[in-house]
Order: sequence, then C-alpha cells, then structure tokens
Amino acid sequence: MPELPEVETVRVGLQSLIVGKTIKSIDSNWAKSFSVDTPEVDRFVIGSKISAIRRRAKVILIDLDSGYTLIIHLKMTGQLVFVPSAQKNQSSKAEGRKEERFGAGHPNDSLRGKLPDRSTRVTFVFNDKSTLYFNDQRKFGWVKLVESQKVESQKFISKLGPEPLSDDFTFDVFYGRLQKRKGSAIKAVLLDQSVLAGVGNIYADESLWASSIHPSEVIKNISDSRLKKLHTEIIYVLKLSIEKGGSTDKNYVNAEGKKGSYLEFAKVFRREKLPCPRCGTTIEKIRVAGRGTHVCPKCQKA
DNA sequence: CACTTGACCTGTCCGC
DNA sequence: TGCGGACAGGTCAAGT
Repeated sequence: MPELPEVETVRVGLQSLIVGKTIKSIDSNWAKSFSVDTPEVDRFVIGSKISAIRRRAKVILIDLDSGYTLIIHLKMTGQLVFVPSAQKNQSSKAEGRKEERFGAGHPNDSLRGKLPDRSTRVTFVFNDKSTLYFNDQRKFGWVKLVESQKVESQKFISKLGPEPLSDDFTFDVFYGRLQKRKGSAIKAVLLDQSVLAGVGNIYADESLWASSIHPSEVIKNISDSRLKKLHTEIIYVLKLSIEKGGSTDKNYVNAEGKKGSYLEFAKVFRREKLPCPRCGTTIEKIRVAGRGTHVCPKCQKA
C-alpha cells in the first residue's frame, strides 16, 4: 500500500526528524528484513551520521556520512516511525514539558510505550536515545546497505522507469513507453515499475477512473487523447495524495505515526457498491492483472 | 516475448 | 465458538 505519495510523506517526515542524528545501535529480529550481524553494519552504519533522506519510486534512501546508504522498501505493510527520546522527568509536569519540547500535540509523543510492538522488525537507536522503528506486519519489506555511489546501479533501482512527478515525465516519454506494451491491459502497465515508478494499486485505479479508461483495456485501443488525459491525471492524483498525507487503508502511517486522509477523496478505490461520483452507476470490484480493481462499468468504457 | 501464477508473510474477515 | 479459506497487494522468479 505504501505507493509514491505514502513513501514521499514518510521521506519528508524523516527529513525533519532524523537528519543529523548519529546511529548508536541497530537491532533486528528478522534477518530477512535486515541482517545487522555483518562487518559492513559495524563499520559503516554504527557511529555514522544521517546526511540526507531521499526517495526513488517506492523506496526510501537514507544516506550516511560513511558513504553508505540504507535502502528501505516498505512493500505492503512497512512503516518507519520515529519516537523521540524519553523525558528524564516523567513527573506530573511532564505534559507541559513535552509540549515545550516537541510542540503541542506532537503525535510521536503518544507513541512512546506503544513501540516496539510485535510488528517491529528493525530498531535504529540514535545517540540522543531517540529511535526509528521499522515495523512490517507481513515481513515483505526489506532494508539493504549499499555504497552510496552504487545505489543507482542496484538491480532494483536501475530497472525503474521515470519518476512521475519529475520534469522528465513528459507525455512524450509516457507515450513512448506505452507503445512497447500495446497489447497489454493499461492497468498492468501502470503497475509495472519499469514503465513508470511509484504507481501502485490505489493510484492506478484512481487515475484510470479520472481519465475514463477501463483498467483492462489494452493500450492499442485507447485513443491518444485519453492517454494524454491519463498522463495528466496520474500526476494530479499523486500530487493530491501527497497533499493529503497519502492513503491509509489499514497499516500505513507516516514517520510521526499518523494516518493519511487521501481515501476520503478517492473516487473508486475501496468504494465498491457505492455510486460512481460521475454518473451514479454502482462501482464494481473486479480482478485485473491479478489485483483487486475498482471500476465504474458505465463511464470507464471497456 | 507477453502474460499469469506462485512465493514471500501475517492478520482479518466470511461462511459453515 | 472454531476453523478453513479467501483476501489484502509490491515485487521477483518461475511457468505457460
């Protein structure tokens, strides 16, 4: 579920919360999430300072001043949640002090004591005792440590298509990439990260609804003007979702443990059996490209 | 080569 | 109430 807008929201949060901090220790209870028992972790992570947080497609890149980078993929249920260091004075005046230090109602404060939980896979502790938790209920996500200058050549990264919110993602670029997949269903192609990077199930359904294209329509049967509309809508939907802090269906939260509100604005996703906002026809849930797919059978013509 | 299916996992929900 | 099975969906690998 974390797609581009969710991962970008996490990135922005981490940027303000952990850049400049030094990693004191790391613990992992699931080696497939991240194996911390390696010489590279000892040499290039422990004691290193976080210099920047970047994003590419759906992965977070945490750059360290050691010249190494932690690449983190949240897959479906991953979370990166920051918890500030505990106050020394946990007296009755603690409430007031918290507000002074973190601002009124800072959501991270309420997380203390709730994390780690049983979904916690990796724990990063900083020198000031604040902590970053990598939680992942379904254990599909992963953390990798690579040399910063080799990030781009990582197999996973090197295959990725253009970032839809970058200037490189022009209609001509989009159109050119679609021409190589003319016989495929449009939704399957939107989900292909080598065509464009960052769209997943939610924003595929939403952008296809917005451009009145049926998800199972093969590309060669879609008019150029519809594809032009789709290009515009992909960008619009992703930007709108970033504004709303992303989509929270079940698991997703940002670096402050907060949910996103985009689904309140969604037109079809998770709205099966409800009326289409455009024509009133009942929205159906079908299966396309092996995924649950939400569609208005009337105004998204086949 | 294009496309589909299975694997990786856990938690939730549905029907019996 | 309990229990099996379907489902949730990002990505890779294997199969058709």
